[in-house]
Parts: sequence; C-alpha cells; structure tokens
Amino acid sequence: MNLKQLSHMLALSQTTVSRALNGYPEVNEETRRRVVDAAKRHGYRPNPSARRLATGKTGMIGYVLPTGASVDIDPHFVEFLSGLGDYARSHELDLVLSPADADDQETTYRRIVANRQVDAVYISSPRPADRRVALVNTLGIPFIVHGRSDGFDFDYPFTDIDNEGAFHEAARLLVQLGHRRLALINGDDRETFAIHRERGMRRALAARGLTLGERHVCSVTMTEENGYRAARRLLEQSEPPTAIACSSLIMSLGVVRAVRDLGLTIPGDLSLIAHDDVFPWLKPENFSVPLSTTRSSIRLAGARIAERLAARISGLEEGARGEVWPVDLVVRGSVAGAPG
Amino acid sequence: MNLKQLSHMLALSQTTVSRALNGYPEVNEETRRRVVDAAKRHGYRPNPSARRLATGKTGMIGYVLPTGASVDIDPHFVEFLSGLGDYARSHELDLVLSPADADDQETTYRRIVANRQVDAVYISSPRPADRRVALVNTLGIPFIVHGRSDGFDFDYPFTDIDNEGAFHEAARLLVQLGHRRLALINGDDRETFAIHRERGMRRALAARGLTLGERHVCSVTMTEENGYRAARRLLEQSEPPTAIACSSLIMSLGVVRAVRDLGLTIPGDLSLIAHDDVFPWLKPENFSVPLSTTRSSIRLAGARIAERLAARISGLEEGARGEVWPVDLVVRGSVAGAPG
DNA sequence: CAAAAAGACCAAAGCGCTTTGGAAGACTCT
DNA sequence: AGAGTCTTCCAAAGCGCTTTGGTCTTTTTG
Repeated sequence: MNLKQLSHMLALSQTTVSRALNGYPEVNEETRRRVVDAAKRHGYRPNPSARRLATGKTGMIGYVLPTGASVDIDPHFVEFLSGLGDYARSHELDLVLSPADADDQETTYRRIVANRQVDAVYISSPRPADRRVALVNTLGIPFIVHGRSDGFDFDYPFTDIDNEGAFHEAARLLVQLGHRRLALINGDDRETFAIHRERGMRRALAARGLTLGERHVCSVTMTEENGYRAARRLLEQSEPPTAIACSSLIMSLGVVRAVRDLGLTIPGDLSLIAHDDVFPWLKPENFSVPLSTTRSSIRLAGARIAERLAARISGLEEGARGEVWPVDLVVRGSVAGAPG
Repeated sequence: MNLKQLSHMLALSQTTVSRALNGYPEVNEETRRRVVDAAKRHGYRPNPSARRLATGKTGMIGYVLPTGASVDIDPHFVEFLSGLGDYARSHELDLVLSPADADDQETTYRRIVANRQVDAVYISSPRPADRRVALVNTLGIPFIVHGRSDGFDFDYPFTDIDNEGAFHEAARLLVQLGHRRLALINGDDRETFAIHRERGMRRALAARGLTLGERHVCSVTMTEENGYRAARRLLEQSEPPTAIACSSLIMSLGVVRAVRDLGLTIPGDLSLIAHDDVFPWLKPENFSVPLSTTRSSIRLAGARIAERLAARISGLEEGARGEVWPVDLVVRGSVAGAPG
C-alpha cells in the first residue's frame, strides 16, 4: 500500500493525502480525519526510502564506531546504549553504527554527512581539541558531544558530568581524613574526562598544600589487569600512597586484588574511592569492602543525549549549550582515616 | 556532484555512466575507464537514498535492540559488536540498531522489513522456538541467528558455540577429579545457551551415574551480585557442592567473593570452572586463583556473523546451514581434586 | 457589491538513482 | 548484398514520497 493507491482509494490527490498525514494546515479537518482513518485501517506506512530521498530526513542518529584488531569497545558503551535506546524507542529513532578504522574516522564522518545517512550524530570519549568535534562542527550536521573537548575557539553542544568536581570532592574527603599521600589510577589521559579528574584531584590537594607526585598517578586503559598492575606499582614504592582514587570500577577490581596480594587491607592500609558509571552487573556496594564511589549513571546520560539529539533534529534545540551534571559522592566502607 | 552532472560532463547518458560504475558488461572498457576515472577525480558518490529507493538495497544490517527501564543490555553485546564492526568496516556495511520494547519486538521486526530498512538482520540470545526466528523466517529477510533456537520444524542459518560440549567437558573433568556433588550457576534458563550447558553437564554426570540435584542448579541473570547469592545459597546447604560450573566470568567474581566470605578456599574447598567469552577487561588468568574456563571468543563470533550476513546479502550464501564452534577447555588453578 | 483574502484541493515537478526496451553502427555469415 | 549478431550506447520510465505553484470556491472586508 503506497501513497498513490491510498489517495486513489480516497479519491484525493497524493498532495492532499500527504499533507493530511503530515499535519499541514491547508486541509479540511474532516478530510484529514478520513485520510488518517483510512491510512490506519489499511496499515499505510510511508516508505522511508522515498521520504528520505524527497526530504533528506532519515529518522536516524549516527555514531562512528572506532574499530580495529587492537581496538576494544568500552564496556561503558553498552550502558550508554541502553539509555539512548530507551529514549530513541519512544521516538521512533534508530541508531546507525558506522564502523570506522580507529585511525581514520574522518572519512567515515564525511561519508555519513555527505550521504545524508543520518540526521544527527553524537561523539563520545572526546579529547582536548578533538578533531571529530571540529569536523562535525564545520560539516554542519547536528551533534552532541558526550563529554567535553576543551581548547576550541568555538562553542558546541555537549552533555558531560562534573569529573573535576567529583574527583575534587573525593580527594578533599581523603585529605580531611588525614591522608597526605594520595594516588590516582586514571583512564587514558589523552581523554578529557581523565584530565579533568586529575585536575580536580590536584586542586583539592593544592588547597592543603599537597601535591600529586609524578609517581603517584597512572594512566592506563581501564581493565582489571591494568588496575592491578597500577596498584602494585603504587603500593610497592618506598613511600606508598595511603589512599587511591580510581577512575573505574573494573580497575578497582584489580586494585582490590593487588591489595590482597600484598597482604594489605582496605581501608586499614589503603583507602579507595572509584568512579562508578552504574553498571547493573557490578555494584560497588558488593565489593568485599563496600566501595566508596563518585557516582553518575552513564545510562541516564545516554537517554539525555538521545533527547537532545531529537530536539536538535526537530529544531527545538539550538545554539551551543553545554550542560554539566553534578556527580554524587557515595561514602562506603572503603575509606577511613589515614593509617599511623 | 550527482549522476546527471557527471554524465553531462562526460557527454554520456546516465545509463552508461551508472552501468560503467556498477560493473555491467555492456559498456566499452575504455569508456568505463574514462567514467571511473572522472568519478574518482570529481569525488562522485552515488546518493544512497536514491539508490535505495531504486534498488531496495540499503547496505545496512539490522539488529532489534530490546530496551526498557528494567532491561539491561548484556555487556557481552559490546564485544560481539567489536567483531561485527571489524568485519563490517572493511565491507562498507553499517549496523542499524532499532530499539524496541522488550515485550514487543515483533512490531519492530515487521517495520524494518516492511520498510526495507536493512538488507539482513541477526538475532541473538535466542530461546527455544524463539518467536523472532519464526518471524524473520516467514518475513523472508536474510538473517543469521547467533546461538540456536531448538524446536522448529524448519531449518535456519545460525552460528553457535558448542555449549553442551563445553559444559560436558568441564563436568567430566571435575568428575574425573573425584567430585561427586557438582553445581551449576547458570544464566537465564529460558535461553538456549543455558539449557544446552545444563544438558551437557547432566550428560557428563549421568555417564558416571551421578545427577545434578534440584538444589544444585541456579538460573539467574549474569551479574556479580547474583553470582554471589547463588554461590552462598549453594555453599550454605547441608550438602554443599565441591565444584561449581558457572556460566559467566562476571558471576564468577561473585562466586569467588562468596567463597572468601565463607572462609573457604579455591580450589581447596571448591573447584570452579566458568565460561569465558573473552573480554579484554576481565581475564580469568587474573583471578586471585587463576580461573579454569571454557573459552570462546564472542568477538570472533561477531565477525563471523557479519561475514555470513554479507554473504547472504550478496547471494553467496544460501540455505539453512548452521555451524557450531568447538569450545576450548582451559585448565588453570581453580580446579583440583575433590576435598576429603 | 466588487475586490481581496482565506480555505481546500490538485497536477506536476522534483529528489538521484537503476533498469527496461530500444537503436545505431560495426561485423559476420551465407 | 541482404540478413542476422554483437557491441555500445541512449531515452525514458520507474522507485514513492514531498513540495511548488497553481485553481476554484467560499468567506470576509471596505
């Protein structure tokens, strides 16, 4: 059943039927009812390919997925996706993932824009002055950045969490508890979130005349194994930290294992605070010693970004508004006063 | 730059240019060279929307993503996606995720097929006699099932791992080591993979005249917390198992925690074997006691399924061939002879 | 009461590609 | 030399929708 048949059936022109269905004003209300009714009864669904060709709108949002033999997709992605999907579903939006060589995403961005394959895109895990952000900005496709990319001379729309504030608070708490040697096990420090976290921590320390020593900060991809290694390296130093802030729950698993291997205890010998993106399958309260966290649901962020993308597509949202969400500091058993 | 302009520029008809570009035989080789060359030089890219409308081909593969406030996307999904993306990238295939209400995916399947939104779909986490499989089978869109759906009177194409064989081998090893009371912490037993694993285990036990007691099998969603709870329930029984097979690494984290909480040790009091889908961020060899596993890379499966989908789209693959991959049994420190 | 405005509808021209059904010219065959 | 065959190319008809630029009534306005 296509438009031609439907309009023939109603003895109306395609124009009128199309307009009736798309809510244009220049059609009699009663006619509209007839049309809408008939369309529903016959299960008429406009062919999206045709509509696409005519309007350029696709009803899809895009994401360029970096891939490659040595490229691992972040497990956070799936939670983000849950949120995104949750919103997208209720608005009949689909998500198209365009796999790209991790080292050449530009080609793919250009392709999906030139081909009008999606109405909007989002960008995640941005770095300072991220080329992708600059690119989509000039390409002129609606977009939202999940996270921030500092260092541009233009503004752009983003949704981010207050990573700096979160780790500032975490460090402040630890310092208040008497800790003087803090360490940071961070994610990839080429990414903004990691930079912000480190900055927040340094700021809190500086406020008390303390610093984060060179040997007290690690930057690694966030796996259990790397958490373990980093923790061992930190704890086996001559002047080991008495408190660690850790950028992910998964790395914290490794930290806890290292602590145990070294015959130490949490929080007796070491206080630990980690960032929690809120996974359904791994909860900080279930660590053998309940883990204190800075908490922010990445899933909610996914839903919010879908919402903003939809708003931008329909023209409801404009401008370069950035939003920064506060992060909860949740104190559990893994922090205590400094030993000694 | 569109076809019209390009053909005008070459003083050829759109027909000829289109055919030259798409490799049809009825065009002079020299003309073809001229066309291909000009197309490249002017960066001509056929408009996919237009091509879609004309051919019905989209260059996209589809996945219906179950969503909902209480629906969590499996973290395995992201690894699968890595593999899929890896292959798809090299073949200019995109993946479209269509979020659907978890309780009504049928509508979405019908929509994407009726609208010709994708050239093929894949289905994951199938259950016996899965309605989605029956549906796409009748809808006539090319598809591959990741996993198996038993109980149909028709054949269909799938790629699965030998879950039954894997857990059969695991159980056999444990029994050989003298264990008599085995337990299984399984995933959702409405899904085929879980059923097959349980079956494999029972078969191995039956071969030695043993059984898997009612109270020795748990079926839960695969989170750390559920692994913990299940393990406690098992181990606090009057006749606790001396060995556990566990369907996921994440649940195993919980099992290990439970064992520790109860003051028991692995493998002294309990042998543990888990299934490992091969995550980059959590490795069985890094468990405090290295974990024995049945191992199969879900990422490879993703790549394989993308490959098969592409083959089906281009007509290279036909029929209802199912393939079952063997699973490695990797023995590490977490298994030992039965205590006592 | 004529002129202007508003309301309701339509025919046809795109959107940019693929594909059908020739046609013109060169070549082969009897 | 005339009939058949290739080879190479083209004009035009879709694909199914949106949108432009009307027309024909009916209502409002000065």
